[in-house]
Amino acid sequence: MSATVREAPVIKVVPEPDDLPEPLPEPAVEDLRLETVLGALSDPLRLRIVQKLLLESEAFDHSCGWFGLDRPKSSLTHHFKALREAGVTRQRQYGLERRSHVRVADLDARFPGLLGLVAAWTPPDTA
Amino acid sequence: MSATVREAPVIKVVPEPDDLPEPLPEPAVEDLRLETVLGALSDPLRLRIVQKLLLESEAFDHSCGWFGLDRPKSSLTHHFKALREAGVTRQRQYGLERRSHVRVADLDARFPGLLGLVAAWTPPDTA
DNA sequence: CATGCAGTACGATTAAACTCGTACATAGGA
DNA sequence: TCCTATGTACGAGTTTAATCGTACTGCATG
Repeated sequence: MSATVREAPVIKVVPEPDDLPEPLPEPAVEDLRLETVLGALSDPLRLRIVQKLLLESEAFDHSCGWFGLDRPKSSLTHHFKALREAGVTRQRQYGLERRSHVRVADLDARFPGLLGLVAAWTPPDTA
Repeated sequence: MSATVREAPVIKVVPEPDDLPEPLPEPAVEDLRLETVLGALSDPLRLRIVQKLLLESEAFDHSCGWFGLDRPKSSLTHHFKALREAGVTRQRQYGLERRSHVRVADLDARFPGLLGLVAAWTPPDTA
């Protein structure tokens, strides 16, 4: 049954070195709004993106193509931007690529437990 | 500052007697979807409704007027219906009134920690 | 039985979001 | 230098949601 509650997964907190490109514009920690974050996470595709980042990401950020999402490029730009502007992810420009990671520390500080729910999410059949 | 994280509030679980009217149509526990619930909670007015139910409700359900929301009646109907259809609240018909309460046990079982975030939410200045 | 009250149902308007095609910008390699 | 790969910007079409006026239902009370 799909209603089973998974065990709490381990979410890695990736420390940030100092010599990284500046992040793209994003809300400050103290400006994060629960309703905005929930709105950003209320889309299955974006939930998928965040969950994959939480569960499968390495020590470095991940570019848009890493996710293997079968959508036009402009659609992906739209959703990654929505996540960043809501404060869920941070994006940095590495040459041509724009790489993302989840703002785990910030979100845990403001909305403890939220990322656990995302990590435990079961995607719908049609995704 | 508004970024302060509140202490975890106590959320009462209201037991349900047996002799109540049938609930209005709602999704079963196992059909609750995180993305749908988050979507329902991504609206400030609805977040306000749920939070007030969590923090201030008595042992009985509460009718629409109890919330003191300054909106047209038809708007309130819309939002209460949205919450119910997402599975956040349960509504029962008591004669003329339709009373609501949060499905605390169901939501805690499927999305542990979520209601704590709602209870700790700080409403925006303009509300 | 008429009035008031709680709330729904319906429909129109407006605003926002999703989706995606196309054109464009840039870095790196042959 | 030209080509390719990554990804953005812009704009249009479509869909979804919010807002709210109006009309309506049903109970309760005088």
